[in-house]
Amino acid sequence: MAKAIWHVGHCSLFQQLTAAQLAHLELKARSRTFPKGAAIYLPSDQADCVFLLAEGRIRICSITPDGKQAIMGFVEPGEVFGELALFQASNHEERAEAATISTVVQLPGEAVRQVMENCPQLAIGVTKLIGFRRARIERRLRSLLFRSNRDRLVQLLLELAEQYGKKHSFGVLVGISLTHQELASIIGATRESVTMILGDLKKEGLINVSRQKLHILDIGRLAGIVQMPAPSVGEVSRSESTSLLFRTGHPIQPKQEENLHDSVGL
Amino acid sequence: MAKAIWHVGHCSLFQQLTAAQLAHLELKARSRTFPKGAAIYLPSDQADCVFLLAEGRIRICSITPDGKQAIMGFVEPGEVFGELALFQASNHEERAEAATISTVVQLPGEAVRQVMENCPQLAIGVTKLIGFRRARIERRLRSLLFRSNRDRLVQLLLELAEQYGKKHSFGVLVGISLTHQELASIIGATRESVTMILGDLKKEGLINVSRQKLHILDIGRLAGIVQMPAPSVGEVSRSESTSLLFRTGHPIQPKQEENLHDSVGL
DNA sequence: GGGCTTCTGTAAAGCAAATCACATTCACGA
DNA sequence: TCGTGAATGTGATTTGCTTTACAGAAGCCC
Repeated sequence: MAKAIWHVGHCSLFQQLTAAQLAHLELKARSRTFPKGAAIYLPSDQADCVFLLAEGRIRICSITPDGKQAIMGFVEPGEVFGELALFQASNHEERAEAATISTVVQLPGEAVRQVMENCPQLAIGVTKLIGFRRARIERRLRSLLFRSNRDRLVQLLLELAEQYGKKHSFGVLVGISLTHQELASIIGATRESVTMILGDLKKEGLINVSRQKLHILDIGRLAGIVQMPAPSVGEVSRSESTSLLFRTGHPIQPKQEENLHDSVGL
Repeated sequence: MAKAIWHVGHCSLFQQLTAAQLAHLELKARSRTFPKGAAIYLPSDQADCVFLLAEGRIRICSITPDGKQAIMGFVEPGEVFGELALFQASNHEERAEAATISTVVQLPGEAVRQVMENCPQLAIGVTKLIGFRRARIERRLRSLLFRSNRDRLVQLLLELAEQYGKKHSFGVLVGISLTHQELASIIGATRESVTMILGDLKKEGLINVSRQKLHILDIGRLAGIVQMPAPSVGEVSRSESTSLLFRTGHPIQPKQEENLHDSVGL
C-alpha cells in the first residue's frame, strides 16, 4: 500500500495535483501483483478503473471468438492503461495481461473523475494521453491500409529500435525480445510471414537475428525502405518515451518531445 | 460573425461554459464557407485550430504519396473536428475537405486551451470526445485485422443504416448517398470489390441498390453475417448521434446513448 | 439534345499473404 | 544430460483481393 502511494505520486500525470488531491486518490488506490500471463482485465469486464503500471510489462490485446489475436500495444512501467474506461460506460474491448510478472496500481474511475472535475490540469493531462494514443492508432490504421507486410514489419523494427535500442559497435541492439508470433500479432500478419521477411532482411544484410536477439545493422537503409528518416537511438538506457508501440510517422523534434514528456509519458 | 457566435453557443460541447467564457471564445471565432471539394486543412498544415461544422458535411481523409486514399470519417453539422490539433504540436496527418458546400467555425487552439484550464467541464467534454473517437478507430483497426472485405462492407452498411437509416415499408432506407469508391475508401478495399460484393448482396436478397440509393431489405439477416445484433433504426429523422462512422461493436443502451449525447455529440 | 464526365458492372490475370504440413533448433527444467 | 515443448525455418498450395481492361449507364452542363 505504501508502494501504491509512492507510485501514484510519482506518475507524471498526477504530479500537478495538490497534496490533498493526491491523498484522496491514494486512499482509493489498490496495488496488486500479477504473475506472468495473468489477465488484468478482460473484454466484457465491467470494471470502471484506471491502471498504473508500477513494475513489469503489460500486453494489451484483442482476441476474436475464433482465436485470432492481435497485440494492440505494450505498457511500460510508469504508464497508465485502461484509461478509456474512465468515460466509456461500456465494457473493455480488449484484454490486458501481464507479459512478465507485474505490479499494477488500480484507481477507481469515480475517484479519478472527481479529481478531474476539480483540477483542469489533470483533465488536460488525460486528454493529451488519450489523444496521443489515438494519433498512434490512426497511424497504425493507415499503415495497415497502405503498406505491405514487409513494410509494416520494417516500420515496427524501427520503432522498436527507437524505443528499446542501444547503440552498439555495429548498428543497434534492440533490448526487447519478442517471438515471431508476437511480431506478427502486432503488424497483423502470420508467424510464417514474419519468419520469412526477417530471413530476407538478414540475407540483405540489414539485420541480424539470433534467437530473440535482434540486431539492426544498417538502420539508415532500413528506414529507407519505408521512406522514413532513421529514428534516433539512445546511447545506453532506453529513451523516456510513451511506449505502447507505433509512435511512428514523423521524427520527433526536441520541442515536441518535451511536450509529450510532461503530458503523457509518465 | 453573428452566425459563428450562435453556433458556438449551441454546440453541446460548449454549453457548460459561462457567458463570459463563451464570449471570450466567440470573440476569437471565425466563420468560413467552403465550396464542395475545398480543403479545410491539409496534412502538414501547422494550423493550431479546432473546427466546428455549422452546415454541410466534411470528409476526413488520409492520402498516400502515391495517390491511394482512405476516408477516415465524416463530420456532420454540430460536430467538432480537428480536435487532436489542440494538444499535438505536430502537423495534421490527414486532410479535411468539404464533401458538400459547408460552413465551419474556426476556433484558435490557444483560446480553447485557455478556457479548458478554467473549466474542467469543458476539459472533460473534450476528453470524452477524443476518447469516444479513439474507441471507434480501435474498432475499425480490429475489423481491418480480423474481417474480410465482405464482412467489413456489411458492417459499414449496418452502421450507415443506424446513422442515416429511416424505416420504410420494406426494410430500411439509407439516407446518405456514397459512391462505391467512397464505400471502398472507408473499408479499405477497391472500388471493384465493393461493386461485386454489393451485387452479391443484392442477389441474396439482402439489399437493393439503385444508383446511390441504398435500401436494406433484411437488416436482421445482414447483421447475422457479421454476428452482430441488428442496429436500431430511427423512425423518421436520423438519430442525434456522434457520426464520423464506425461506432459499431455493441448496440447502444439507452443510458449510454444519453451519456454520449451530452458529452460528445454536439 | 448531345457530348462529357463520373459512376457502375464484369471478367480475366496476377499476386501477396494465408494456410497447411512438416523438419529443425533451441531453451530449460526434470 | 536428456527430453519435451516452444520457437523457428521452409516449402507447396490455396485464396481473397487487387490489378487491369473494358463497356454500358447515369447525371450534368453547354
